[in-house]
Amino acid sequence: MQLNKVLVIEDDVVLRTSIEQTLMLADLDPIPTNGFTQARRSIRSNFRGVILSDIRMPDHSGFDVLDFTQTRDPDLPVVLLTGHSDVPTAMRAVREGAYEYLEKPCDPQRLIDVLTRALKHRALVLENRTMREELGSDGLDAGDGTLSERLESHERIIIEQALGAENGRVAAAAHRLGIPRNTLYDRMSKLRIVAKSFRAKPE
Amino acid sequence: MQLNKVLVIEDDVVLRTSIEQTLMLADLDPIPTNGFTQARRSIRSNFRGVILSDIRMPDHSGFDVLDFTQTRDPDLPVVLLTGHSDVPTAMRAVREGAYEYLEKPCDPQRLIDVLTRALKHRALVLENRTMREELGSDGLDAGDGTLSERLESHERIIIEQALGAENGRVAAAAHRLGIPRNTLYDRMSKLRIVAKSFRAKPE
DNA sequence: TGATTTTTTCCGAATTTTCGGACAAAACTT
DNA sequence: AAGTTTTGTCCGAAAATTCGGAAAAAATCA
Repeated sequence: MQLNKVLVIEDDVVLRTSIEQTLMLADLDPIPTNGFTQARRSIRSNFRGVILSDIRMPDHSGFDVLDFTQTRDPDLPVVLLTGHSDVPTAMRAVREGAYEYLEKPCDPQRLIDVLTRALKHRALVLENRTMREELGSDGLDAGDGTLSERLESHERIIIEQALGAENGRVAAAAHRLGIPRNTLYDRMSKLRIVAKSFRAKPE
Repeated sequence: MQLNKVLVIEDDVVLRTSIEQTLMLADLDPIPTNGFTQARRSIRSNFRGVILSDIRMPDHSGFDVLDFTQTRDPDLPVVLLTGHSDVPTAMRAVREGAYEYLEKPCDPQRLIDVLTRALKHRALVLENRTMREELGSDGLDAGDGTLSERLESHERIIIEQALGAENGRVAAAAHRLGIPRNTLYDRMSKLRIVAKSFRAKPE
């Protein structure tokens, strides 16, 4: 899962195409836009990339981009391009959630480095989300809950999985899990699992 | 799961204590060391924090720290402190895997911002790993192994995670898991888990 | 329907786990 | 160096789990 999209928001055509060139040379995939309005529709929680935005633009500022992005996905990295005079502003932006800022004009290599890191971060966040979904309610990563509670919820998942795979037949599920039928019944009763609900009903 | 440890590697006592102050004011948890040799033992794949290292030091350079860290855990962020003249060097370091570099002397707020982001990244990586382990490469169909085997391996992960979070302190980990100390010892002995290997100090 | 198989519940008894108490050893504090 | 806290081990009784056997209940089949 290697992300490489960069939503570029920059009103200056010259700078924008220059950035495009730089990114493409580094195997990144720039999506050029001339401002917030044009970029807006691409900014969504499942965007598989990061945002690179100028901070000072005619119609909207980089802060607008940042604020909007936060509402759509607080974990979507926004890298801001800033003039030398705006550095304090940019640092404030970082504290408000921007991923990083870069002084304009910036070293192409530096641009690549920062964006690459941001993309890596983004990839982690997205992978994390899908894994969390797969684990469903299990989500035992936060670290809360008793050991036995956490083990029980995991045991429930394993058993339900086995029952599902065997169409709700307890004996077969027990065999699959390598335990006697009776034991599985014991566990199921403790975990309040009913086999019936795993059988496909002809209806 | 909020990480806040920062392994500080800096030979200059004045600068080091100054950094310590700054970090503590920002609710971070600095672990001060005077050089690579002293820091080395803390650098391991389950280190729940990030590294902040000076790049130019008497005995070893920041590159030594970086290289060593890469061997122990390529996803352990290393932030380098560099003098103005060494910026090109630092950028090379970034391309070789350093998380970020900071020009010395750097704005305290900037230091905090960068470290905070690095910690967030680290937290993601660690969370990701435990989830990956829990899913056992892929979550849906793989269902081999006895119920008890699968539960045991999961229990092992939970316990090791708790021990890691508590720096190998069994009593604290037990408390976190909501079980008596002795019980955790029982489980650990059954699962052949040794607390020592989760402490930053030993060896 | 009656025979046959499968599911489910109910019993214990053997085994395992839990968990408090006690204590020596190690680590930390002053 | 004495005192305090923490760690790791051992013991033993209470509690929970495992699991075979048995049999009622339900589903399936002929």
